[in-house]
Amino acid sequence: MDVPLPHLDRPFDYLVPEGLDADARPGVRVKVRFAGQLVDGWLLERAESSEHPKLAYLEKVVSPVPVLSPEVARLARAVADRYAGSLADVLRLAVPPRHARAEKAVTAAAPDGSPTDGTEPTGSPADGTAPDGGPAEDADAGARPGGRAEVDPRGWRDYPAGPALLRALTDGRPARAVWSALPGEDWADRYADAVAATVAGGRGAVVVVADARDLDRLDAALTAVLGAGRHVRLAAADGPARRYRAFLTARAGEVDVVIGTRAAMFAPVRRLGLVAIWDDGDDLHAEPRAPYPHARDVLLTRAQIGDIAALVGGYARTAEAQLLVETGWAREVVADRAVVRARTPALAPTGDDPQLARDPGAASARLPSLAWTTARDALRADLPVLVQVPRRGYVPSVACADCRAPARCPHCAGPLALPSAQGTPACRWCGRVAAAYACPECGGRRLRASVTGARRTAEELGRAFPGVPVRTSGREEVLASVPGGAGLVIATPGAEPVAEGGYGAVLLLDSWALLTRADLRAGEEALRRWMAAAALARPGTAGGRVVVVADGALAPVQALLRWDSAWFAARELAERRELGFPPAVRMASVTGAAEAVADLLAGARLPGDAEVLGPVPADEGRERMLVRVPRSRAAAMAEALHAAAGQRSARKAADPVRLQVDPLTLF
DNA sequence: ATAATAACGAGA
DNA sequence: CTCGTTATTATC
Repeated sequence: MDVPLPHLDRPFDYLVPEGLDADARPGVRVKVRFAGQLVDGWLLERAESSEHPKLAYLEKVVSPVPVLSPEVARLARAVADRYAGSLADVLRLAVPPRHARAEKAVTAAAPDGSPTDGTEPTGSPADGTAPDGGPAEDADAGARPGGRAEVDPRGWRDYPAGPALLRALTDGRPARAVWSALPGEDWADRYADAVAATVAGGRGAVVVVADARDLDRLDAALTAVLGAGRHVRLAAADGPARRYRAFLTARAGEVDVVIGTRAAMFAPVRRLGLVAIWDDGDDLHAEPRAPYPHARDVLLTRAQIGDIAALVGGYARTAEAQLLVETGWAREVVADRAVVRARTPALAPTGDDPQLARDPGAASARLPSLAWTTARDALRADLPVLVQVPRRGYVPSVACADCRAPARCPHCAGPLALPSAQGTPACRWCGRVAAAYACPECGGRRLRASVTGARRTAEELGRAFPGVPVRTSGREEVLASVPGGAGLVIATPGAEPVAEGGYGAVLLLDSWALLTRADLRAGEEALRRWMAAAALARPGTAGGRVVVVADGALAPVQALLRWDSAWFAARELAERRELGFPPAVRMASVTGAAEAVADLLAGARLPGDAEVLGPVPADEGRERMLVRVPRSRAAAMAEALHAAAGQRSARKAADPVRLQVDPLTLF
């Protein structure tokens, strides 16, 4: 039933009129009369009998195309359960809105009218004429190692476990890998290799990237390796018609590979053998619509359910990926230290430059001298220089004025905030006032709000090198690549263009703003953004240099200098275990009007060891409570919250409450 | 949203 | 006890 009400989150039985018998296959969209009105729904399965005494008839089959495969239906149910949401909400994300014209075009090209049970590829003759493969009967044989296709591991040879990973993919084994890409690595080529290895074994793949620029890059790499017409791209940004068309093409089994942004994570692919995500720390992977699933988790759930291979890669490793490694769910694929050293640009912090590091807003045009000379040298050598400046608008947090350690609540370790310039700091989570705050690092008692990044610094840098072309890449206009000669490129994080031959110098400015964000992931996020930018520099042996304007003693800076995000992720995960933060525990946030939140939690039969934190004020007069349980109780917590939401919706409680499991931001 | 069903309370 | 009214709950 395509209604998002949590108390209606279950299947309903209907009679199938004879006229609809042929079209009423599992996976089709239907219309049924429900509570007196026509509503959309999904035909999940056909059954001989029903427990229900008086059944109504199906009104209509919207389209005979079974757009919901059994595999995706099962995945959607699992995702709904994990996120305390409704199946209908997940299906809205999983199956793109129908576009009648696109459907007509695709069905005309490859008619798929033959009824099937939906669990196996259709054996219709039309599929046999598809450009990419033989009849479905042969597909199963191809999926087994019998074919013995070998794929050249190419760049994967730089990672000791790389070639074995590709072999596993070709052999159809469910290998699970957490990959740390070397600096300068062409990640899109490596993903294309992994996909090609999977396809060589007769299986399909789904690859999810964060944004359109990464998608273009992967698209080009795949076309180079597989040739055109073997894959489709699925992205909401491509428009409803193209998106639905790509969806149908994949569903019909005309291609084995779907790449895309998070809209592709539920893509129907036959004989799926690999799910992959690049740069899983990018917050674009978090779906902003209920039930707010994260692409990484959806894909890993998919891998778990279907017993298929999974690849989680990035220049930097997230705490979530680290957890996969530490629990043994996935193997790490990393290069030897010697190879890392050889590929890494020369990395240096600017030491402690108080002018810029502490207060960029008030800084003079003067750059730290190391940053300035590094840029100058690269430009003289006719090499491009990348300057990374954070975007403005980060939520200021509170830190110790003496040692800059983030100020945390002594009771629950939540972040402290200053309600006014001269106010007493209070916790954003539990609301407790920390009147007598003393920094646990240095004992300091003074607090300061952190400053936001200043773009001006970079503009002044441009003026400091007259005659050098300056390009900017940011929110309004994102450059994909820049030519190799001398030039300044000023980019916000995530918008750094690739430079032909690599940058001679990369300057990471205003790290203070990145590091003191009011976010649990501030350190991880800073490292991720630095590594993504630094990875575009030439190796140190070819003159590539990176300068980070930050205190070299800070852990994320250390991790960057040593190019060791696995070390940082392990440290981060250990810290989150200690503080009781995700992914070490499972958390859920309950947001809404104060009474509504209290009402929901009062009705929730939470597991005994659940901790309830809060309330703390959220925006628009609403408030937020957090529920925390050990990972072993995650399913029980989600179930309890979903059921409690169901009770509320059943009695038509007016005030909406938003349930979020593992919300991206906790503060 | 709407219909059925249960619960409730006033008047016979 | 019964009827009429109102809360509750299920909706195939």
